[in-house]
This record gives sequence, C-alpha cells and structure tokens, in this order.
Amino acid sequence: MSRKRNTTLKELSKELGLSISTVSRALNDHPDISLETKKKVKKLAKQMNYVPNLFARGFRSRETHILGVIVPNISHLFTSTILKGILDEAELRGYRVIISESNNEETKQVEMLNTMTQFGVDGVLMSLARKTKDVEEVLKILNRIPIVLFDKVSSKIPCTQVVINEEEAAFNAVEHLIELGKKRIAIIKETENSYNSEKRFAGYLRALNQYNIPVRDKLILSTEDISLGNGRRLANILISMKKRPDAIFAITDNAAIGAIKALHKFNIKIPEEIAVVGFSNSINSTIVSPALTTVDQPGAKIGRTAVRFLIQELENPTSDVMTKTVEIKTSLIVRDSSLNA
Amino acid sequence: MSRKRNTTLKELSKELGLSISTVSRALNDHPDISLETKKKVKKLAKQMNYVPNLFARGFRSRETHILGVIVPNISHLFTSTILKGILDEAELRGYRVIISESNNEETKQVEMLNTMTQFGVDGVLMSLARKTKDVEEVLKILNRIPIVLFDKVSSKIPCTQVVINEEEAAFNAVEHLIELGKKRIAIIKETENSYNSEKRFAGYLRALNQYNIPVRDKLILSTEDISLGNGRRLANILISMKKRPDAIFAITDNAAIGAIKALHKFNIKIPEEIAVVGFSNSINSTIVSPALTTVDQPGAKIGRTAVRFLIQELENPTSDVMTKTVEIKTSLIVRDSSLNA
DNA sequence: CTGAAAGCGCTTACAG
DNA sequence: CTGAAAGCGCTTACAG
Repeated sequence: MSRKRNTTLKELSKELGLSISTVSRALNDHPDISLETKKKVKKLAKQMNYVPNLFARGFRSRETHILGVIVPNISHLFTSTILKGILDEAELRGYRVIISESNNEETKQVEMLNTMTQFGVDGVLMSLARKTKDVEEVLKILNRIPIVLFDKVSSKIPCTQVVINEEEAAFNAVEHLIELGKKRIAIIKETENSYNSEKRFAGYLRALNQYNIPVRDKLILSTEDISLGNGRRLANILISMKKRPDAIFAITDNAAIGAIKALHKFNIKIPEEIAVVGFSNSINSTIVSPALTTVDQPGAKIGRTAVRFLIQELENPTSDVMTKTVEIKTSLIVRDSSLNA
Repeated sequence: MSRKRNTTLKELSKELGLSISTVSRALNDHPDISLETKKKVKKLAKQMNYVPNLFARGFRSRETHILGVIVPNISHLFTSTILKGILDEAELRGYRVIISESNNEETKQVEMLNTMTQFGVDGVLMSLARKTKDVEEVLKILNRIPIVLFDKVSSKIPCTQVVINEEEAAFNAVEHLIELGKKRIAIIKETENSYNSEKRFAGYLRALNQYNIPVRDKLILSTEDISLGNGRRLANILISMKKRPDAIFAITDNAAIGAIKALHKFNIKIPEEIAVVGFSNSINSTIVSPALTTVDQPGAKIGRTAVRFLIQELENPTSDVMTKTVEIKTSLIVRDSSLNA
C-alpha cells in the first residue's frame, strides 16, 4: 500500500502562487497577512489535508513539546494511575509524552534518560528505580534538561519532587488503630531504606510515641520484597508469637492482603483480634474480605502536579534552581479490616 | 539554572579542524574514513558528551522511529500489561513509544490519531474506543501511515489485527464447566455488540451446542457496563430464579467477582451449587475467595506481537496491504471457584 | 580519504 | 501586505 506523503507548505504555496513564508504566516494567523489571503490559504490547507510537521517546527525552535516519563514498572496500578494524570495534564497543555520503563534497574534508567535527551524531550518526569544509588548520571542530564521526580524520589537530586505525605499518612493510619484501642501494633516494612518505607516507618514511630505506646522491636518486621507472599510469611511469624500483636500496619496493600490471608488460615478474627491496615487503596483492597482499610494515594493528582511543575520550569527557564518538595495529601479509607473493633 | 546546550557536529568539527561531513561519517563508522580519524573523532565526542540529535536525523530521513499508541484507558491492568509488551519490544528494536488515551471517546481517538501523525510517528498501535462506529477518519490516517490494531479491533479497518482467541477461550471455559457436570450455565455479557463480547458469547453457544445442552434465554444476561457492580446485580437476578443456574460464566473477571460476592451473601456454595468462571486473570481473581477460575490473556505477548507486525510493515513498505488477523492463544486457569465440583 | 553543498519542513528577522 | 534567505542539526550524493 503506497502511503500518501504529507502535504507541505511548499506544495500549498505552489498551488496558491504565494511564497512559503506567506503561507506559513497565514496559517499561524500572523497579523501582517490580509484576511483574504488567510481565508484562501486555510481553505486550501483543509482541502489538501495539510498538517504541520511538528517535528520540523520543533526542530527549529529546539522545543519538541515532548516530555519523557520513566517509571520502574508501568503495569503497577498506582503507576498507571499516575501516568493517566500525566497524560491528561500534558495533553491539556499541548505536550506529548514518551513513556519508558526502568524495570527497577539503575543502568537501564540511565540509558533511558540518555535516549530521551537524544530524542530531544523538553523535560523528564521520573520515578526512581529501587535502590538507585549512583545519581551522578542523573545529575549530568539535569544539567541539560529539567527533571521532576515523583513517588520514588531522592534528596540527592536537586529538583522538584512530588510525593505524597508518606509520614503523615502512616501516622494517621497508626493513629486510627490506636484510637480503636489497639496497643500492640506491628508494622511490616521494607528492609532496604527506600524513601517510602522510611517515611512510613517514621510515621508509625511518631504515632506510637505521641500516644505513649512502647515501641517493640519484635513487632517491627522487614522484608526485601514487600509482596503478598512476604506479607503472608511475616504475618505467620506474628501469629506464632506468644504475645500476638492486636493490629498490623503493612506499608503496602499487597503485604496487608497477604497478612489477611494468613490470619484467615488461623481463623483469627479481623479486626476483633487483629486489625489490619494497608497502604495504596489498590483495587484488591476492596476485593479481599474483609475489605481492607488503607491509605488512598491520589495517583492522578500526583501525575498532574508533576507535569504542572515541569512545564512551569520549562516555560520560565530564568527562574532559580527548583528544589521544592511538593506533598500531595492522602486520606485514610476505613473499611472492615479495622471497623467496629 | 542555565542549561548546557547539546554538543553539535559543528562544534566537534570546529574543535577537530575537520568538516562536519567527516565528523558525521566518522561517528557513523563510514568505511571511507580512516581508522585514525575515527578514533580521534570518537574520543572527542565522548569527551564533549556528544549525543546525536535524533530529531534532526529523523527529520531528514522522514523517519522518527517513534510509534504512537492509543488505548482507551491506560490504568486498566490488562492494558498496562500490553503496554509493557509494547515498550519492551519497541525498545529492543530501537523505537520509542508515545502513548495516549482515548478515554473510550471516538472523537478523542481521532484527535489523538491526528496529532500523532502530525508528530510524525512512523506508525500507530491502537486499541479502539468502545462503540467506535465511524471509521472514516481512521481510514484516512491509514492512507498515510500503517496502523496495527490490538485487543479492541474492527473488521471495518483493513489492517493487521492482533487479538486473543476470544471465541475458543470462551469455548474452553464453558467446556470446562460442562465437564464438571454443570448443565444450566448462565452467561453475563455486554449488551452492546463489542468484538470481545460477541466472540465470547459465540464460544459459549458453540460449547453448549457441541455438548447438546439447551440454550436458555433466561440464562443469558447482558449489561451495558460489565463491571463488578453489574456482575453482582445480574447474579442476584440469577439467584432469585426458581430454577437457579449451576454455573456462571462472566465475560470479565470483575463481573465474575461481583457474582461471587452476590453468591456469598446468599450463602450459596461455590462451586458446589454454582461454579463461577471469569475472563482476564486479573490480580483480583487471586484475591477474591474462592479464587476465581479465569482465562489468562497474555497481555505482554499481544503487545510484543503487535509491535513486531507494525515494524515489519514499516520496514517492508513494498509489501501488500496487510489485513491478517493474528490470534494469541490464551489458557484457562482453574481455581477454587470451579474446582472439585 | 575528505569537503562543500543541498536538502528534510518549518519560522522569522530583514527587505521591500 | 508579501517574499527571499538564513538557519535549526543532520546525512549523503557529488566532487575532488
């Protein structure tokens, strides 16, 4: 099938007997051009199905109006919700979005960052790969184009960072358990000191301290990979204790759901004997029974906010280095796993 | 923060005292250039952190190596799994991917298609918006660049289509229920004749016919929006029948899960009294209890296949119009909702 | 083996 | 009000 080539300004100008410049100006509603000419030009343009080659335009102005997005894993519900927000907001503002995955590999992340700049993206939105240690390469790119980090961020990279109020969210979750009368509140967190895990743990500690509840090391469990399986495994450890906890705060929904499954096996009543709270408000949290109390993270809002800050930076290049951290508010969704305790 | 501009060939050539052409050729390993020159050039290029401007390159060759992707909704797990496959395969073959959403609106779909061509994407991968009726505009675009459809497709668009074996998958699911000894098998499907719903319904009918089981209109329920809530609602109708069905085949997991929740409320034993089978193998299907028997759709494979066909078409533009339909095999995952019945 | 020049499609300062 | 020309960064046929 032979493809039609796109109509160009040249073709239009030849057809009209006008210069390319005039045609270009007419289409862009330049004030110099007479109304009559504009009409004529626009009419033919429509007829010949003219679409401007944005590539050529961007090439000249050194602006592509393309934003790069790098995330660890696109098929994570929370991530794709953020992406939705990014797409919406970008489109609204006339930007296109190129998305790629780092698969949580630091080398891949740097590689993607490099090809993105090669492609001439105007800026990059990025959620860091797990265990990103060496930020040298990222800083190099940051010298060339603006970057805005979201969700998985790092204080080692001086740029705008959009996150949820992790610490406060965790505090609220644990406070909720305390208000329920729970005293022995276990936490399931990550071994590695990821930004998110650390903050949520800090919130947990602050809540206990504020309510004068002793922090018990035995009730603080960690796992490398905070999955459903590991949630189940760690919950089993908690269940086997002589003095069981009366609540479990897992820093992800999946781990919380694993815990629920484990409690179920042992016929432990949720929330009467042990209440469970998760983090994310994933779809699963409504499917599991009892439905899971969890922290709702407004993904789309995070995405939209990140785009807004990036574009602001792009369109005001004179402003100072942006290094602010923007916190998006979360809310606790109380469901059966911690109700009527 | 003042941004460093990217190094250009011009800068390199000035520094080296060579012409731009020579530098370009050296970097591209043109056989004409002496090894010595190549070494010198490459060394400086690395030193000065030179990255070719792919934009300029693509602009000249009229190939951007960017693929456009349009999906109804990115934050659908199945969709994002397909996207994962698309990203992987595209990257492997040196293509970038621009993603956008149609939000299931036909006008938005056309709009996205237009801006994508404006952007100069080499080709488009698309899953159609629900109820896409007017394919005129799509055909117009198809005259300019190749399109490959996946998942939500339409026979009205003459191009390569990548789908799962919907009909056979549904057949297998229903056959499985029949082999369990079920005789009154209800189906929950979509009102509207979407490609997927129609095919799955056809598979259902074929299975019943093949096993000489009468098709009962009362057991065929439809809903506009095949959601969890509607699954629950329709299941309630089935439950209230004098002669209840002994199995429910819902054409989506969500609807199946809704059905399970409804059965649960009425203390109906699953699968002994009523078995349930879904379609998608979403994460939820393992979270719900009993775990749901469902059809696994290899999303990543669909994505990868679609990319492969598109690129093949791009790189062999001489070949005839491509209109083949590629079917990706699914498999039935049997879980507790239909086990030991 | 290397260079000067044209051209991809567009915009825009400069002339008229 | 309109046009000729330069230029964005690159590749490549044409000369030498």
